[in-house]
Amino acid sequence: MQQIHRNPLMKQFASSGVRLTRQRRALIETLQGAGRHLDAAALLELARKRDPQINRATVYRTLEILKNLRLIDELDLMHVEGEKHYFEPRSIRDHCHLACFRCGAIVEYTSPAFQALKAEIAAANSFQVDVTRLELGGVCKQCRGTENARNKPKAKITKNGE
Amino acid sequence: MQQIHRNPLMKQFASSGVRLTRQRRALIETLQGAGRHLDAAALLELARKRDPQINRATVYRTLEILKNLRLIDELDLMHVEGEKHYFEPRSIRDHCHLACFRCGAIVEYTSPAFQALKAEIAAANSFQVDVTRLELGGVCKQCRGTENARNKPKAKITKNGE
DNA sequence: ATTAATGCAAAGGATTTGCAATACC
DNA sequence: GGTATTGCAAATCCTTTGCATTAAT
Repeated sequence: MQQIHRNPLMKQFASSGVRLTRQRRALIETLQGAGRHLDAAALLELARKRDPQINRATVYRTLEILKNLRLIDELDLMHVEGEKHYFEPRSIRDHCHLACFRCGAIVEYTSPAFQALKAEIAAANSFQVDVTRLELGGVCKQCRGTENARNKPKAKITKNGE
Repeated sequence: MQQIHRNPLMKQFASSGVRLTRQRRALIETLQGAGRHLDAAALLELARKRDPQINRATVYRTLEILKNLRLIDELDLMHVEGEKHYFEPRSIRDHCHLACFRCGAIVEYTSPAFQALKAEIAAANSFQVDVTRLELGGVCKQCRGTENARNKPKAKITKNGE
């Protein structure tokens, strides 16, 4: 009953030597399939739909492992929703996160100039860059356009902001 | 007994309409003079040397005001020292922070390419950028050069890393 | 069978809050 | 004098930990 790992996260995790438990599987699948940024509590809640038995402590312990394996990135998203941390599977190209202080939307953006800047920084400081985080806070396109959007409820999260 | 504000932070704070209390004065002077990144606890401790009466709640409330006035920036420094937040007075040019996971050193770096990237991001997304945070985690020059530096004590903070 | 991983419940650390007392303008 | 700000202590939120139990290899 060996499961096939189509899932890159799972595959890398499995080959790293740590045990692939039922709970870890559910957590990884959840992270991979979420399509949005999850904090520990949201990850727990979603993962419980796959495996109702998962405990909060396991979530934190698994996130720690995934971070150390460099399989996920940790974000703060400019704290638009409080002090919690968010997580997303690593992608090949780093992208930055634009967080709207008005409506809470998160927009992602990738640019070759960002990759170039990273290289410049690394070279100029003889620094080995392992993790990068570029976050910008401000006002998104929609909120700039719509004056009466000023008092919209927060907490709306989207991946493209359009 | 009106005090002259040579201090840019203080001046802007005073002209913003909020009351310039004894405690806020001490906190602002401390932030301005620290020469390193302070978290709330460190700021409280240092500020108490100027005014022993300051309370922790006042620290957090004052930091909140300074953030909203855009007079200070909040940093996480890749959590090399735990989950607390650090603060620094705003400078004209944004700079990025390089955090060494091995020794905990923080190196600052400014680049015209960073300013250009910010402009590109803002334009490409029609996003009004108010706050920027670029943090990179990895291994600093010293730690890369010195193999036996691997197990040095953490917590060394420096502004130039040289 | 061995050893790592889990669940639980309690502890920990950082930050926030309500409210009466105080100090600024 | 009127109102914003403070101090205090308790509360809250997020995260971590110790230890007995359970499950992966």
